[in-house]
Amino acid sequence: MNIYSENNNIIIDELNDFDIEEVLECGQCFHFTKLGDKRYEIISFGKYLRIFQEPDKLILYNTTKEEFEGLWRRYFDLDTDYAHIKSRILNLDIRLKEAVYEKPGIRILKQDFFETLISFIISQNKQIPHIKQIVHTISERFGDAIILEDGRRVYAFPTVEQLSVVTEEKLRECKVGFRAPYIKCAVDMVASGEISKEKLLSMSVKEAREKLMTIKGVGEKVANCVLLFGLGFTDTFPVDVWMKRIMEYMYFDEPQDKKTIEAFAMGKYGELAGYAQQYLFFYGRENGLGK
DNA sequence: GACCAGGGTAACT
DNA sequence: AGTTACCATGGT
Repeated sequence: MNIYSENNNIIIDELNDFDIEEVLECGQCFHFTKLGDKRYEIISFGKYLRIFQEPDKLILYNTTKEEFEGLWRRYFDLDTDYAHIKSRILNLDIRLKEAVYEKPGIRILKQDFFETLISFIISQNKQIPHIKQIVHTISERFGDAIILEDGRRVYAFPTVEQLSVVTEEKLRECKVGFRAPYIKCAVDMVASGEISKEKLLSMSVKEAREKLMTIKGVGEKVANCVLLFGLGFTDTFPVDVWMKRIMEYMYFDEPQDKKTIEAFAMGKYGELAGYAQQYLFFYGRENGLGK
């Protein structure tokens, strides 16, 4: 990895194991828009980023060295050695070879905790395009505007304070349906300090999961997604219907409980479970495994 | 433990 | 165009 500034852009070349399309389209992130082939805009932590990946380099437009170092470097998980992770996963189970090789550029993004929590509460019972639509609507209505150089406005995901004054009624108008009271509960618990990123990070993964599940509307799966994408606990294995199908197809000849699958995966992949899950999810989903 | 509601779009016929 | 599938969670 070689990083330098050119005009107002940050350029990264000799970057391995990174594909912007795979990173964004693998189901972990909802607040981005595709502009073209390998061309995206992302809004995270109150900042806007336009990004383009050419065959030999990644371009982050209008980004200072400070912003890159202070935000995007960590967000894209650029300092984690994915070649090493992949080789360790394949040592645990060579049958993941196809999944890992088909999507070799996946990264687990380090996203904002609060946005991740609310986004994955919204995600239940919904498909990715709809989740994205709702996250955009909520941002537009309740979040800060970011004014771009061409005058266009985009919107940051609202802060805890901004969402804490939004009624269930107003949330329902964003099409969240029966999840409105769940979102309210999560916002209130974060606003009061009952739930916080700092507290959760000081706990074991098991304690943090249990704590998250005290929020109404947060069950095992949503909690695991928040742990993995919003808190950086990579030793967790979210199981939704897709993962259930994929795992049953790969490892079992008959249907299994999600609980059983999760326990099996944790035993097999251990601290690498979160990474393994992401390779499997994207691969299995695109290939319609087990359908 | 099994079953169903709830919401609105995506993805199928 | 109409129908079915999607989806996790909580409540029964």
